[in-house]
Order: sequence, then C-alpha cells, then structure tokens
Amino acid sequence: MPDPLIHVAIVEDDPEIRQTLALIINGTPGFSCIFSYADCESAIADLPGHFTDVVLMDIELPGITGIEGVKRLRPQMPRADFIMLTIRHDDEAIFESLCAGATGYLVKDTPPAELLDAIREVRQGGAPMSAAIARKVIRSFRQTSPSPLSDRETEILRLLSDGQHYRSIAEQLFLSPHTVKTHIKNIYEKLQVHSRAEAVRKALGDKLI
Amino acid sequence: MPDPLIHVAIVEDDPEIRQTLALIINGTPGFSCIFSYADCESAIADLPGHFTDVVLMDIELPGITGIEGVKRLRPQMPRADFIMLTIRHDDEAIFESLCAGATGYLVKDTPPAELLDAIREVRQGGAPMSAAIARKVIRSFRQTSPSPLSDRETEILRLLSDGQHYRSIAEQLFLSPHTVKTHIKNIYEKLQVHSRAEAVRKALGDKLI
DNA sequence: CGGAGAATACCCCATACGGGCGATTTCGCC
DNA sequence: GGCGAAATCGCCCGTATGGGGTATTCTCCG
Repeated sequence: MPDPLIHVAIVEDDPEIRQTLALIINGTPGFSCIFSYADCESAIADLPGHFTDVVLMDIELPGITGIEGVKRLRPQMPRADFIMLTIRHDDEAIFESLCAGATGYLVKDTPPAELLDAIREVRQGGAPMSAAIARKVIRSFRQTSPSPLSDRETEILRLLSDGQHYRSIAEQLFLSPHTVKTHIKNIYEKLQVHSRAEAVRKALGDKLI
Repeated sequence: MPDPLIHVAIVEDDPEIRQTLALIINGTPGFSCIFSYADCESAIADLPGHFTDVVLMDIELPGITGIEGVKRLRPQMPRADFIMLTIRHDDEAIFESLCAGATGYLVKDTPPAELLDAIREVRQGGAPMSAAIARKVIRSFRQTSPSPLSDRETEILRLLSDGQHYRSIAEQLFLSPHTVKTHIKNIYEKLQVHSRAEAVRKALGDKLI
C-alpha cells in the first residue's frame, strides 16, 4: 500500500512565507513538510537525498533562480513534481519554468485551500495553474497575427521548411523551378528575411505553418 | 451593471448528451443555454447572430469537426470563449484545438459541478482543462530528448537559425570560417539533416535552441 | 597508456541559392 | 474599364553552401 502522506519541500527566501507554507502543509492531514530551504544552493546540496513528492519553488530567489533550480534538481529527482510560486505573472518566467520542467505554476496569493488542492492535483497527474497563467499558456498556441502569405506561398514555405530544394518543390507542385523561386522571393519580402533558415525560423515562430 | 447570466451554446451530435448538458446549465442559477446544435454546419449558420459567452464544442462531429468549427466561428464571435469536449485524450486533437482558438478542454465524463466551474472559470479569464489534458499541454514545453549536440554546436546552431552566414558566425565567435563549417557539418550529421532549413526546423521542433 | 569526442583549421569542387529585372495571365474589386 | 494582387515563367550573375577529404590539439575516461 502506498504512503498516503504527500511529502512536500519548500524553497523560498522569505522566512515568513516559508514558515506559513510549512504550517499550512503540516497542519493538514495527508501532507507533510520536513524540508525547507531559503535558497536553491542549499536545496540542491541537500534535497536530492531525501524522498520528496512535490517541491514548491519560489522563482525570485537570491543567487540561483527558481527556474535554474528546477533545471538542476529535476534530473536528480525524477519522481518529484515542481510547482512554481511567483508574485508576478511574468510571461517569460512562465515559459522558461515550463521548459525547465515545472509542472505547476501558482501566484503567491493563492489561498491555502487552493494551494493544497494544487499539490493534490499535481500528484494525481494534473498540472495546476492559476487561472491567468493557464490562459497565457493556452494563448501561446494561437497564431498571434494573421498570415501575410497567400495559400500558395504558405504551401511552398511548408515544403521549404522540410529542407526541400527548388527543384523538388517544383516537381511536387508541377511548377517551373523559376516560379518556385519567384514565390520564395515574395515570401522573403513579406516576412522580411533573406534566407531559407530565417524564413523557417519566422514561419515556425509566428505559427505560419 | 453587466448581465449576470452566462449564456452558453452547445454543439454536440448525441441528442442525449446535448439535452443533458442543456438541462444541467439551465437548471443552475446564473447559467442559461438557449442555443444548441447537432453539428457545426447549423451552428456556423445560426450562432454568430446570437449573443453568446461560452460555446461547448464537441470534437468528434459528423461533417465539419469541432476543431474546424472553432476555426470558423471564432473570427465571427470574438467575445465568446470555446471549451472543447471530447471522449478521447488524443494529443493531436488537443494541440490543434488550442491552435484553432479553444480556451478550455474537458473530457466528457467531467462531473456537472466541474463543468459549471469550468464555464465560470473561462469567463473569469482562466483556461479550464481536465487534469490529464493540462499535464499534456505543460509537458509539450519540455525538451523531449536530451540534445546530442555539444555546447559549441548548440551555440552555432542558434546563430545559424538567425540566418547568419558562415562568415558572420565566425567573426562573432572569433573562429575561422572553416571551423564554423566543420561544426555545421557535424551538426548536420548528428541531426540527420542536409541543410540549414532542415536544421533550423529540427532544432526548433526538438527545442534544441 | 590508449581511444573517443570535441574544437580547431584547411583544401577542392559542383551547384544551389539569393538578388536584380522583366513578362504574361487571371481574378476580384472599385 | 482599369488597377492591384496572385500565380505563372524566364534570364544573368556572384557567392554562399554542402559534401568530400585531412590534420592537430586537448581533455576526459576507462
């Protein structure tokens, strides 16, 4: 039978917040917080040895940031989930945290009950996020601006990004290589780029393909 | 003072589910469902004229799919939020829906109380997702496999994807253009590609840069 | 000690690429 | 009816690119 207790660790530089979090967690049946740290350096040195289910990680920390902390701790703690805590809804920080391996993302004024819900949720295979954060994450999938390219151009850009040559693109679309070249020139002008590499980058970044 | 009532529309081909959903919504104070459709075709023809806050959209529909439906309805209903309903956790469908403009994504066995919560949440700027879905979305930000590239190679790949030439890369890194070329040859071999365009595509796709 | 991988540097060569410039047809829209 | 955008096809030219080699140095690891 599995350990019913969820073991939580905290990395948070503000002593008051750190203690409040620990009190909330230890004061709730089913939760336990034995380890807490004021900075990533000590967490990295001490935490990997101890059994931990969930790490609550502040982002704004002196020295190593919480994002970098997750990046370093994760490989050593494959079974743990990381939930970021932050005061700001900084877009960059959100996506960097997710890339680093965070599974949850909460603003610091999350009420205690919701924080505990989030910890439960992350253990049950979810990805708890504050509402505004979730919206930003979801938004990031959308095409930001309407494509300036025609259908034909988009089609050719797609083949271009497959690494295909003028010639093979021309053959696939039953066109003269000259025509393909003209299209690509027009694509370059519309996207304000000067090479295939730049075009592919821009196309993927702006979700044009 | 704003209308306190949340106006919900439903697009769902199964008559039983459609009616059940409508009953749940109309049976709850603060919610109203006047419009419901069995397919996207009729929704596209009728819905844009009516005031709607939230559209519950089934994905698996005969004819036009729910994903395509969102793509077409969204531009005409900029103030509405779309929540997808699905039976399967199909990865492709999730990301296509989000790209199409969906703001929420729920599995069909979501209990009524949670469904209503989700509708409230999406109206308050959130992005409600079933736990397993949220986890998949968050996972998509992570690097899937460890990079086969050395640090130097990654650095050069980054400059390459900016559209820079051998020469300017060499100058920036204080290297001979020959060296840059050798690195790029090695990058191509490791990534199994044969051109800058392909390399950039793979690099961005696999989150190597 | 030996081997592998990484980083550095160089050579040759065919060709794909990007820029510049012009042209026709079709289609929709004012 | 004319104008612009899109799609099609064409030529010239210089150079960047990619593939084929070879070589040295250094470090890390078994």
